Amino acid sequence: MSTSAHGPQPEQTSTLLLIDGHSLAYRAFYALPTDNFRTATGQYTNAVYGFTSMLINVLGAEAPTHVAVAFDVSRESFRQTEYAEYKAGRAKTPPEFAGQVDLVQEVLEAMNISVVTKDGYEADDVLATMATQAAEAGLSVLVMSGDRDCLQLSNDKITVLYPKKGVSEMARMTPDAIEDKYGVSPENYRGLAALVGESADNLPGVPGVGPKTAAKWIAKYEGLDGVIAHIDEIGGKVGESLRENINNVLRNQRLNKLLTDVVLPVEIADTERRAPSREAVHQLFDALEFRVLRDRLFADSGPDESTAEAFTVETERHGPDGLAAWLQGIGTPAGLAVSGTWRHGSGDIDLLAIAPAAGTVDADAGNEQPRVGVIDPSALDTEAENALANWLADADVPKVMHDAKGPSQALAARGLPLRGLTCDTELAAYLLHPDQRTYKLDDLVMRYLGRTIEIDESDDGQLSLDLDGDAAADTALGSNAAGVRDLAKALDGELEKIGAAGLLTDLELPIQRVLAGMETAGIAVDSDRIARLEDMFSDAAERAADAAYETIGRQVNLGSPKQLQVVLFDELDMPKTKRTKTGYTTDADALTDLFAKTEHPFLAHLLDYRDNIRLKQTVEGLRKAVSDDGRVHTSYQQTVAATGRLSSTDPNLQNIPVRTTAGRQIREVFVVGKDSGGRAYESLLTADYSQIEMRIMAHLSGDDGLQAAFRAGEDLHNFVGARVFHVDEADVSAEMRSKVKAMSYGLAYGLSAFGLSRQLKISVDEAGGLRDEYFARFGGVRDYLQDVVEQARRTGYTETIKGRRRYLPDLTSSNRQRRDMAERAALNAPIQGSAADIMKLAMLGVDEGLRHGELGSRMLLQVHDEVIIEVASGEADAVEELVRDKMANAYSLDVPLDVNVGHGKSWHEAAH
DNA sequence: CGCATAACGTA
DNA sequence: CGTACGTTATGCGC
Repeated sequence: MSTSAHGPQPEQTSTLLLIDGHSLAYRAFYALPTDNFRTATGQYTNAVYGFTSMLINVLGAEAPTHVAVAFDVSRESFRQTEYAEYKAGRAKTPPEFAGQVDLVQEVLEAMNISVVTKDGYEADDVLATMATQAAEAGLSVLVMSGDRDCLQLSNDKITVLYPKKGVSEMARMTPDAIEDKYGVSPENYRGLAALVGESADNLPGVPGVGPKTAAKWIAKYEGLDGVIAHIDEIGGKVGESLRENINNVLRNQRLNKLLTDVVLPVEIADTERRAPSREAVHQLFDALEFRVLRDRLFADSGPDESTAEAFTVETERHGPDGLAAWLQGIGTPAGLAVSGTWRHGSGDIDLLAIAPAAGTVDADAGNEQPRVGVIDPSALDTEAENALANWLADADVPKVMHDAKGPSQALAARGLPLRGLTCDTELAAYLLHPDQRTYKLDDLVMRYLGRTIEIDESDDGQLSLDLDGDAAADTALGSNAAGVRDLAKALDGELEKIGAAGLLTDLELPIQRVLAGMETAGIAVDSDRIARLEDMFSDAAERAADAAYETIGRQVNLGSPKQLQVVLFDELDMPKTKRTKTGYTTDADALTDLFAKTEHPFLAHLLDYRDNIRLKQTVEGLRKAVSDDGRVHTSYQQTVAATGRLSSTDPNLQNIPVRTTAGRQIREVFVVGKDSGGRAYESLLTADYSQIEMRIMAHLSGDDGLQAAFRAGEDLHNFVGARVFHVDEADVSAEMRSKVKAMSYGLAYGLSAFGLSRQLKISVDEAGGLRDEYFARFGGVRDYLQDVVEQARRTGYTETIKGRRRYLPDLTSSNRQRRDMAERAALNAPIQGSAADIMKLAMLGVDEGLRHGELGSRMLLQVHDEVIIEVASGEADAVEELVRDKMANAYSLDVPLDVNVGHGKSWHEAAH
């Protein structure tokens, strides 16, 4: 580390920071409101937050070289042995506090701070021992505790930090400060405390004697021993009281002495400060929703962070002259960054930055760090543009980018298709941690490289920088290119470590290209049909609303659950439904129940209104999403779903209604269209996997019965129903079938007997009996499900058939709700995620097959277990054969994969 | 205007 | 008190 004229001077002596973990967490708990500190999962975090905040503050302010945090390991210590009433009668720990100490310890672990405990002793004794040892070894010591007993430790080497108000202010209790505040020296503080007593510890002192009187006596007789020696000279009522309660005082004095000779499992040297574990902190702070704290931690503390350097890059503009030669000579993999705009599968670019691989030498300058080239494609002549196009399209020139799908579409729109992408740092980061909310480049560069990066993001996350040789824009874009180049290396290494490099290279990167093509293609819609449907649903909604108003004699906003609750539960006095956070639910299930009970027509009209207004909104959304080419171009999100599924936005085409006849009409507006040259396609083809998740369950569990069902090729739920209910398959009733169907799928979601009973409207006993019967016949399923959770708890993650991980740290949470949620996620993630893997493999096969067979048909949509293809004229049979083959053989399970295919002029028609 | 909530569509 | 998503309107608070 180099010395600098600026900033704090390096400490001449080492400083040990010692913290009483439980005491400070408890302080924080009462200093901050519980309500404002709750995660989405309901975990209270106010104590964790306050503790962590104080910790970060003190680390920044005091810059200690050694840090340790002590915790009480149990409620029993030698003090209870001596005085059974010690700390008795304390209020029970508030439930909101429970579990937060565990989280504090997780924070400390992530920050690489030593935690010290010792059975049979209190944290204060541990602190006192360590403080004394360290002071003897010549360190200066800070003891941070909310327990006033620690004040006795204060001396010229040891300072006590005592929390004042809130979590941000600390009093530095040096010997002078203690003298000022209490009128006694630190050595005499124990005596004062013994006289006064400590109600929190259930240690009564001398009634009538407060800190003032006690200090006066101690000063006069030079300590508590002197007070006791002259006990008969003290007059008045308080003197009487002292003599009556002298045994209290003597006991208090024995108990409030902190031990300095505890045998500890650590040496001072073991507590040397280490940099936080970047990964662990991110993961934990994400879970705790500590965004600001994370920024504070990484902004101003830690030996590692303080040296964080910005990417400083030198850029050079490449115009028409010499671009071709420069591209020829640069080292790879090169980092690419693009500024421009992109959405709906198209776009345009302003600038392109290319950061050659580090270590390659600039031909002209001989720089160790090669300069980043910045190119304005619109400023090139034909020859230079061709050189750029060839370089970008060359699959043998390795390139890395961040979130390449949009930029690649913008480049393609300009006639600059991109090939040779060996890493997309967003996809790589997603594979490493699929449940992060965002994967912004600057965050990842900070997280994996410990460096800052200049970023200029517009609200849609796209880089949009000034044109015309703005040097700042070039530098910003250039540092992005350099950042992504170096980040890719780090992420590739991390992926290798967990055996997931192939997932990036062979699955996510190629599927990104396929998705880019699907987005650009879009799907044709019948705009007239959209308009008619919108009117129809709108009219129906209006009629339903009027009818509803009629029944209650006034108008209300039927879209407002709050107003509906007034009508239903106050005015109509209906029985209360299930509680929500803010009142009583008015969801469709509850309204249907209410209607069965009351037969009030308002409910029927309200449900009718809901259905129609919702359909109207869906259609309206589609109408507004139609592009000039008469098609709807959705966006596929590849890094959102923690299981590995895709998601679809703007508009979401993965939740177009299908269950009701009215809803299915919406699928009729998605129709076969024309290509960009105006040539009509022949039809739409839909292909979907039948029961893929249950097949994966059969495969993963190895259950003989379930596998036999699929090999026999018969109706799964009928097969299962016959065995669960001990009847012939011909005698499985519709009711039995629907019960086992719900059971089967419920298992893959971690459904409880209670949940199953509620869904099927049967008793909990019956639901439990159903589950027992199920497991009696399909024991492999039960064993598998137990095993999945057990293994995930042990390793910390679940895995799909392709090795896609999902980390579930909450499996070991002390919070039951969080733990249960994590268990259900653990049950489902391998199943849902493996299905996603298989579908991605199938899409790659189909895409490759279409290109290899030089077919003009193209994939348009994916809806988790279904793909929709626009079939070029004369290709229907060939495409069907291809799709059946690629989907059925995408991955070899122990049971066959069954694929349904349909053709039609519309999505609805094709689904038949 | 941003945010949380309730509701509801899909696999 | 069943997983995974995205969108909408309402209503609150800044």
